[in-house]
Amino acid sequence: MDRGARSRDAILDTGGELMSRHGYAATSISMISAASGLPTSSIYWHFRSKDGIYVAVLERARIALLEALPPSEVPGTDVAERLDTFLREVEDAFQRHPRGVKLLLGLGMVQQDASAAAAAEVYQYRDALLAWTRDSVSSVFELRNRPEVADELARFTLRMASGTAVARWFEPDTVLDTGQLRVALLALADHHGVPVRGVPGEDAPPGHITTGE
Amino acid sequence: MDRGARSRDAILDTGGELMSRHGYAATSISMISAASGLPTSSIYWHFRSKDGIYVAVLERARIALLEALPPSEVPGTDVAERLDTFLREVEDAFQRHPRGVKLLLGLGMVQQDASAAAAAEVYQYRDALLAWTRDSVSSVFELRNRPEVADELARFTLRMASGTAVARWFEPDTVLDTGQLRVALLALADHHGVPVRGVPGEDAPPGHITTGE
DNA sequence: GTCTATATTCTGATAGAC
DNA sequence: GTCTATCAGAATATAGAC
Repeated sequence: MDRGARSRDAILDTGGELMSRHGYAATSISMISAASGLPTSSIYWHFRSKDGIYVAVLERARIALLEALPPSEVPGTDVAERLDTFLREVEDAFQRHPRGVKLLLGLGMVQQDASAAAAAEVYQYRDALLAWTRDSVSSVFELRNRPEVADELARFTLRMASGTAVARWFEPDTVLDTGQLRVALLALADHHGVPVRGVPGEDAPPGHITTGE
Repeated sequence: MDRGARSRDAILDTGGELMSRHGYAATSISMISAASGLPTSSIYWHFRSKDGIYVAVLERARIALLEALPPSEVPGTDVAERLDTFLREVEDAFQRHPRGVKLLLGLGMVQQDASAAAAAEVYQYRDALLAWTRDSVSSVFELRNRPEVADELARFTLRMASGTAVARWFEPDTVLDTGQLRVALLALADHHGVPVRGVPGEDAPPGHITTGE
């Protein structure tokens, strides 16, 4: 790898770290310059603007996460097995990509100020996450014929994940509670009449449990 | 109300609005000055620093929210009735105080940069919300003897709420789905062996439903 | 308490030699 | 591609008259 590419990577590493810690607005070019050892002019040569750095950082984070995500066709013979696999995948992705999530949430919050390119990146990131989650949930609960239920369960899952990311700002040891998520997803599936046989305690016959509403 | 107090309020109004929209770092004193019509020196006279504005804004938002929250002793004769009341209260608070929530999340995210005073305010805000939610949930499900379950259900509720706040950054029309929350809370309570009789469909006798784990 | 004017530092961004 | 040097403007914050 030539020096140019190495510098480019160093800028993205440092910039991503700083932006995820302090937010976009509070991260200055001079901070990135000081932390990476490269002069500001080099930074501007690689990326045309501060916004350009953010877009590149976010794009790299998105690609890294999506490449790390397993296929959304979840393996397993019954709902219980597939659900456990899915929950492990979600937990794993959540633990391994905290900076990406924080970058996404950080700019998501103030996207009205962001450039068109940055906003587009943010949406592409989020849409990809939603699509993966939806496909996975659909596979877990066999919802090919009920896309609206898959969508609801996916949004619920992402909401729990981002809510947990928020909780982590206040209590850094917080982890995604997959036990809670498991109970909640099963109850929601059941609530929509989705059969969840094979799950311990949920193998009730036709007159199944509904939780009101 | 004298002119000084009116100016002070105007600064808090404008500053709160701008900070919740753009975040703390991206909100400048000159923006607040321009939007409120008051010179920067007046702003500095009322609050000693930019940080002082943020602390005052957040303190006011916290007090307003806490005053608006109903008593955490939820009225109702059975779980179903109390739960519905509680969910309505949460939804209402969530709808009516979006700026407070955004301020809280906004600084929560970068609190390591924040002053001690600002960080203290952020934690006090969050702790008060958590305490109210915990007390309410405890009242709804009669969990006086099982505080750890009340804590878990409260954190779950707040995670759903903040996850929904995040979702709203991307899709502004998003509302807190109390239907989902109802199903999930009942399932979690049931999962912990908490009796949830009185709820349609959940009036199963002792050998009640467990969703595995 | 509010105003005008200003000090000082830092910002994003560029010029141009190498 | 990287460096030194620098620009124009905006940032936080203050001085001091009224």
